[in-house]
Amino acid sequence: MSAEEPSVRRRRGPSMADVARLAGVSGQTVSRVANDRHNVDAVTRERVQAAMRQLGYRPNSAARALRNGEYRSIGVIVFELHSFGTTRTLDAIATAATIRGYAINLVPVLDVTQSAVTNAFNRLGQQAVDGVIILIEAYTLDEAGVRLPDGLPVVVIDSSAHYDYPIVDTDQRQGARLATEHLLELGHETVWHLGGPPTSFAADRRRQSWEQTLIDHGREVPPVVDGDWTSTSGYEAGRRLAANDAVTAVFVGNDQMALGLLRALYERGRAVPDDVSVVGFDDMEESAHFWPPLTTVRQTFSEVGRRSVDALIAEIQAGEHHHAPVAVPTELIIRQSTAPPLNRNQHRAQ
Amino acid sequence: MSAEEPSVRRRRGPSMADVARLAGVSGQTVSRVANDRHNVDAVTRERVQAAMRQLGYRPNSAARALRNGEYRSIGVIVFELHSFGTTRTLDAIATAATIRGYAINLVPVLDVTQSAVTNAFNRLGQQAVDGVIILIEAYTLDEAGVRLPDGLPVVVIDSSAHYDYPIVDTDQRQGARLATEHLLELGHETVWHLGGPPTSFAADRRRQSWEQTLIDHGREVPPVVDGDWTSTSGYEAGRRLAANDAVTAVFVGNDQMALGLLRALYERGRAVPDDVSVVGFDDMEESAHFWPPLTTVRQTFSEVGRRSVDALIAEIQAGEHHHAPVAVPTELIIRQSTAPPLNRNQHRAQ
DNA sequence: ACGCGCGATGTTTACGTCAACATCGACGCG
DNA sequence: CGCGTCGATGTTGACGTAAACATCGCGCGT
Repeated sequence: MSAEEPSVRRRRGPSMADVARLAGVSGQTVSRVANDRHNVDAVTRERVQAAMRQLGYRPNSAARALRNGEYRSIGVIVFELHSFGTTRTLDAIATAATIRGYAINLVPVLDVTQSAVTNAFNRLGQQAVDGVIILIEAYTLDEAGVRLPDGLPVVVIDSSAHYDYPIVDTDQRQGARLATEHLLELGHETVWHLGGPPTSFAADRRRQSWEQTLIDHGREVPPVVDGDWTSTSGYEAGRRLAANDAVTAVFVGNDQMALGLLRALYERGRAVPDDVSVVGFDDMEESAHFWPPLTTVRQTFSEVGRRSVDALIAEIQAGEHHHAPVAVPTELIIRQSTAPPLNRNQHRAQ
Repeated sequence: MSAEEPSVRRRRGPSMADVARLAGVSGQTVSRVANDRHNVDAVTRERVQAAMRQLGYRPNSAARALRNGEYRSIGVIVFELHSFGTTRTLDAIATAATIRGYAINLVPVLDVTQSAVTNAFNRLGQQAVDGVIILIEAYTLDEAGVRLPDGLPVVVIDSSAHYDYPIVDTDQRQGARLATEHLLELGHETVWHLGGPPTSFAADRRRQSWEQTLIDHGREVPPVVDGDWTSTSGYEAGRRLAANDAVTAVFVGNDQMALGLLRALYERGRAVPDDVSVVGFDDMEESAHFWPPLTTVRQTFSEVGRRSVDALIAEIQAGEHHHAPVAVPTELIIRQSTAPPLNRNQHRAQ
C-alpha cells in the first residue's frame, strides 16, 4: 500500500500511445480495440486489453470529441429543481439519454433575471454539447432576447410556440378538460380554478382549457385565483376560496397547491369532498396519501422526457426538424377528494 | 452576404482560424481575445470580436479540454431523482459548480442492480470530467465491487466511511437526537421510530441515534418499523403503528413517510397531535401544509451541495485530500404535529 | 509456382486550441 | 543617437484520437 502510493499526482492518464507501447502494437490497433472494431486478431485484442487494464487506460473523451466532431452529450437548461414536474422530467431525460448513449450536461439558470438566462445560454454555447433541451418555464425564455448559436439543435419543453424549435409537452388542454368535466359530471354547477403563475405557459393553457370547458358546457366562469405552484401559495389563495360558500368544486393547477388548499379548507371547517371537491394536476407520489387522497390528473413525465430526447437526437443525427409539437396525453386518477355536491340543506344541516 | 453564405455548413462551426482570417490576424491573437488576455490592442480586440460575432464563433471546448488537460466539469452519479433530498442536493451542487465555473455531467444509475452501478461508473470513467460526486445511497456502492479510475477525485454524499473518499453529509445523528429529545421533553414516555430502508446509511444513522438518545434518557426502545422513504411505505407501516394504542410519539425517517403515517392515523381515528405526536425529517416545502403542519428536522441541502463541490474542487485543483468528514447541522422546526401526551383518562374520554 | 485478394496491422495526418518562443517596432534613457 | 526594454503580434508544435491510406504476409486458384 505505502509503496504503491502515487505521490506525484499526474494530471493526465495513460494515452493510447502508452498502451500501444506496452502491448507492442501501434496506436491504431489500440484504437480499434477500444472501439470494438472486428478486424483485430483475437490474440492481439487480448494483449491490448490486458495492457489497458494494467495501465488503467480510459479513452480521452476530449480528444475523441475533437477528432469526431461530436460530443455525444446533451445540454439541459433548467431553472429550478423544486417542482415535481421538472425533477421527474429531468430524471426521464437523463435515463433516455443514457440509454441512447448520450451524456447529460446540466446547466442551471441561477436566478430569474434576464441576464442570468442569457448567461446560461452563453455558458451552454461554450459547452461541449451536440444539442440542447430547454426545460424552463417559457416566459423567461420570451423575455430574454436569447439566441442560441445557429446550428445547435434545440428542443423545448413546456413553452409557447413562439420559437422555431420543436416542442414536447404534456397535453395540458386535454388534462384540464378531463379534470373540469369530471367535476361537472359529478353534478357541480361550476368549477373554480386555482391556477399556476400567469407567466407559465403550462398554467396558462390549463386555465384556458378549464375556461373553454366551462363555456362549452354553458357554465358560468368564476374568477381565477393564482398561485405560484408552491403549496404555500396554494394555502394562501385557498383561504380566499375556502371563505366563499359558493365554491363547491376546485380544479387546482398542481398537486402542491392542492395540498395548501386542502389545509385552508380544513382550517375553515369545510369538509373534502362533502363540502368541496378538489382535483389536482401532476399526480405526485404523495398525492395518494393526502387527506383525503387526492383526485388528480396524472402527467407522464417519463414520456415527455423520452420523447424530447428522441426528438433532439433525431435532429442531431439526421438534421430532421419536426415542427409538429408532441403532446403527451394525461390520465385522470380518481381518488377521494371529489364527490357529488351536497345540496344546500344537507350542507347546512351537517 | 449571399455570396458568403456557407451553404454546406456541416457539423462543425467556425474555428479560430476562420475568425483569424476574417479579422486579418493570427489564430493566437484570436485565442488571446477569446481568453480575455490583456495584452491585445484595443483596436485589434474590437476587430476580432466583430469577426467572432459575424461568424457566430464559439470556442471548441473539446479542443480546449484536450489542450489544457482539464474539462472544468464535474460528474454527478445519481440513482434516482424521486426523493426530495437528492433533488435538492443536486440543485445545490449544480448551482455551486456553475458559480465556480464548472459544468455538471449528470450520470444516472439506471437501476438497482450491481451491473447498472458498475456500468454507470464505467460510463463516468469515459466521461469528460475532472472529478466525481457520488449521490447515491451507499449500500449500492458497497455491494458493487466498484472501482473508479485512480487519480480521479471523488466526494461521497450520504455514505458509509468504508471508502477512502471525503464524505459530506447532513449530521444525521444530531438531527435524530433533536427530534427524539423534543418528543421526550414534551413528556412522552418513549418515542417510536418509523425508519428508512435498512440499506440506507442515512436511515441507519438516524435509527442508531434515535436509539442511543432513548438509552441515554433511560427509556425503553420500542421495535423499529421500516419503510422505504416513500409515503406509500409510510402509510403501510403507519397502519401498524396506528393500531397500537401504546404509541403516542413517532419519529419518522423522512417527511414523505410521515405523510403516509398521518393518513394512517386519521383513518384509524387517532388525532394528531392530541393522541399521537409526529416528527419528520427533511422539511420539504409541503410539510408546512400537511394537516396538521408537520414538526420536522430541517436539512440544509444547499449547504451539503455547496460543501461537497468545494471539497471536490479543492481536491481537483490542489490535490488536497480532506479525510475529515463534513457534517452539516440540522435544525428542528416545530409546527403543530407535536404536543404533550394526553393522559390515559383524557385520551379514553375523548 | 505465381500472383491475386484479403485480413491484420502500421504510418500519416488533421481535428481546434494555446503555451512557449520568436519577431518586430516604438519609446526612453544615458 | 544607439541600445535596451517592453508591448503587440506571429509561428510552431503538441495534446490524444481515428480516418484514410499504405504495407505485409498468407492462402487459394489455375
